[in-house]
Amino acid sequence: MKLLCEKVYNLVRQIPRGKVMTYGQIAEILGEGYTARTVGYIMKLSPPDVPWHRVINAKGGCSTGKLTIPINLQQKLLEQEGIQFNKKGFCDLSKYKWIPRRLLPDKNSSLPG
DNA sequence: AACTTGACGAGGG
DNA sequence: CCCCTCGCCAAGT
Repeated sequence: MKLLCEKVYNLVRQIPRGKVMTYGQIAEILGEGYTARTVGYIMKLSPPDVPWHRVINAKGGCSTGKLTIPINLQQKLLEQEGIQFNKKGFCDLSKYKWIPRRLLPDKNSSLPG
């Protein structure tokens, strides 16, 4: 269902540079019958217009499953945006996980220190 | 229609 | 922290 994809693509395109989102969060935001699995599935269908590389798993790492794409590619793309990864291949979601304005409270949201 | 797979997530040992 | 299991929805066979 491409219409389902557009909801995901439309949201992923909102992700600013230097930030990332998780499959579960995207699914959580869209809600209407989406799950992390479904989002991930749709991500692999994402057109070049979609910054798919800004979508990672809840562990802050690039799963990319089975060498569907060159490993390091997603991680490198994110590093080029200023995101720092551990030697284990994980980034701090509490610092890089982006949240859509529409979900933010009236005031600026403060991250848990 | 039923079974199996998949770029995921949360819980238990 | 690492490994395994169950749940979720969609697509392919």
